[in-house]
Amino acid sequence: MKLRSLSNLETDATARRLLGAYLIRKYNGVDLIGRIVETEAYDQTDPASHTYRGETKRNRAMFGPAGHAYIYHIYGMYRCFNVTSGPDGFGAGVLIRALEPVEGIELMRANRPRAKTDTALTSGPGKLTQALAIDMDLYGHELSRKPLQCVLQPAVASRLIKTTTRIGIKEGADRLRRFYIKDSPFVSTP
DNA sequence: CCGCAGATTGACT
DNA sequence: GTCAATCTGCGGG
Repeated sequence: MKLRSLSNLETDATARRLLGAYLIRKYNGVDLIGRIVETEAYDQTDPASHTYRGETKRNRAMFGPAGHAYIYHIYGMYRCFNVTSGPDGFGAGVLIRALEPVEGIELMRANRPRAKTDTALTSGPGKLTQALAIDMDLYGHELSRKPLQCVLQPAVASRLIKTTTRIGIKEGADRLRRFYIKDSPFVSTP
């Protein structure tokens, strides 16, 4: 299944579909690979979304086609990474909240010197962008190519997916748009 | 284990 | 000027 096909799915379905996918970051000649274990859905119908009040310079990637990188600065020092979703013109994206480290762990540790354990390497949206060195220069990048690729895997069974409210928002806080793989030790919070 | 203060800056109102 | 889809270190239990 190709990443572009995400444009046919609703945002929640995309967020579920991205669970289990591999994120592959080529950095300094090394493949940093993580398996997506936690996601959140955001789209223009949702007051919690950056796209709720229309297109701006910051959010324009989410109004483009599916399968691109939407990256933004948060709290002055972190970045969050999203996979854009939905058809062209519809502002939607899926926040990648946590990964299971698969390959390149040594370099991830070097990228995240403050992480005390390997579970702290990628168990949060700001953590994983540090570990994989995802910066603003990748804004809008098409995720079917290097140096940052998202490779879908067979869909994770629904009974293995836990659905909850999202983290760190005020508006739309009651909506069940956070998804994670049950029993994964690498999620940000169970 | 838990709770909380502080860090730090781009983008929007 | 305000505030944010966060993380870390520190103090207490």
